[in-house]
Amino acid sequence: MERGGDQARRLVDAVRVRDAATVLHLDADAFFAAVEQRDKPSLRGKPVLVGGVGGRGVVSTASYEARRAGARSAMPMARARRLCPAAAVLVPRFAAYAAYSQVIMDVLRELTPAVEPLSIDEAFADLALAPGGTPEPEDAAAQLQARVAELTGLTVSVGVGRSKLVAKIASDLRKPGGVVVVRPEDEDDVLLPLDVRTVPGVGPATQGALERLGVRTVADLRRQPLDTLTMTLGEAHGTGLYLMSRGLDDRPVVTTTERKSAGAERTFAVDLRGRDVVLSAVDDVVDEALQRLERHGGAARTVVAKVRYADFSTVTRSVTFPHPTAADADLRDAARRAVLAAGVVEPVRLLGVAFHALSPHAQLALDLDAHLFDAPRRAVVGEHDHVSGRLADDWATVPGDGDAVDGDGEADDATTSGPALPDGTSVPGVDDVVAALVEDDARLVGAEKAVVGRPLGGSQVGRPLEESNARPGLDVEHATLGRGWVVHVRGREATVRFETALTPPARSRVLDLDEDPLVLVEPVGVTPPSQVPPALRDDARRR
DNA sequence: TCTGGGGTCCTCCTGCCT
DNA sequence: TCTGAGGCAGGAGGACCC
Repeated sequence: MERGGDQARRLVDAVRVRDAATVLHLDADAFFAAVEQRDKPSLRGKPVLVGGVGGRGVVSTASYEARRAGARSAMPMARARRLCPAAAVLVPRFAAYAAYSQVIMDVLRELTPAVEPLSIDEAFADLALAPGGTPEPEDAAAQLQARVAELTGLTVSVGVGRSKLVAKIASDLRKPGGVVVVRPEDEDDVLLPLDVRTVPGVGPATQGALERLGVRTVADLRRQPLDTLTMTLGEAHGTGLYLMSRGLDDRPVVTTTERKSAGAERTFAVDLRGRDVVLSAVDDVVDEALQRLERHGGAARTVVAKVRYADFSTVTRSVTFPHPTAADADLRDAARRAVLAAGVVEPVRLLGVAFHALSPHAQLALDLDAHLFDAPRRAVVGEHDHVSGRLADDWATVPGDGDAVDGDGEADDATTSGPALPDGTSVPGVDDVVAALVEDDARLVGAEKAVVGRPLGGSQVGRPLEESNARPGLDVEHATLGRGWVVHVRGREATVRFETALTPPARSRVLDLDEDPLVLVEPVGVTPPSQVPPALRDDARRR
């Protein structure tokens, strides 16, 4: 017990928390739904649900109007629809959200260069690193909200504290459109009464474990000895919560992060049955995953397959190469073998493929590999890959590895065609490549979400609207009626509203697609409210 | 009520090596 | 030659976040 006390004291002493509220957290309010309401004037003030529209979809974001009816994020869409039958149900348009996100992040960077995007709709910023000296938190928050509203028409909530923990909690206290600044001397008053669930990192499982200890609030959490928390929740999580309950969080605002994995997964409307059906579906998922991998170095060493069965149980299996590979055929083959290793006898509800141990310089490694080992690259399923005398034997015993070794010419081509990099031109230093990727990653944290979810099963932009590629909410264009969005399509009959952020709300129109063809188009981008004709502005319409 | 999809991080377990 | 301990790495699963 004494040792535990010493350890706790050392832990607390080691944390260096800043002495002023200079960490800012910005969170866009009901972001996806708010963007939809901006771009679709007929939906302003109405309940909107954005998410998966299929039978197994869930809500990504509910507008505040829909929340009043009980709809919530992560709720099955079918249930949200029952709670809020009047809601417009739309598929996500990630390209549109990415454009808005970019504007918001740029506004933050006008304030300070130290901006850490957390996701498409939230970010931390370090006010202490603002170029003109540390601004007053209230002034900075007000400036941000005004500028974001001016450029996007959206509202954001802002929290400021002396740590990420406090800033994040604060931004959530007065949503939507709130500003909460928590000064160090007020921290306990704010933190201690809060439900423990508001602490980042406490989800349903942790909450359950804490409840068994009688912990419901942050104050309860603070009374728990370090030993109790680490024994209950594990070393890292227990220690983290011990410190968080005391407001001790010295994580810095970091502007660059390195991506660790890239992948794709898909839940099927109807469970897949049969090896051939599943493998065919794996190929589609791999295609998506490879597209994402290409933007993050193009090479990976480990391929992880995830299979979720009809009963929702989930199994993962992985394949690890001796060195990173960028050869699509090898990665695809590894994914197929990992899925088969997981088993496809039971009906399959979800398939996922993720690439780990990403590398920007696979070809260099492969070239080296070819010299070191007089053998093509092979993958090891469920085996460790220590480079040792037994490695070659293991390779030879992997069931079904023939395709990866001999089935295509690509592996050999890759090892013999020299150290080409994705741009095919030169071989920069590894550090340069990594730095470029990291910078790109930070800049495009929003834009990269554009392919997530893949609402149309691949890019359908530029293609004619049909029943098969129609999803509610997508942007379309008509030769004379202009831009609008899809309400629904049945057979050759499409219901569309021809409106944009720059037009008045439109009634829906029914068109015969044979007589009035429509083309799927990219979102128009961010329209600042100042560009909207005065008579159409929201404030004018409310009068 | 019936559970998405993109990730990250952590823990536990196992196998290999010294 | 056998055995156990400790370090290390990888695989699998779970929890969490948005």
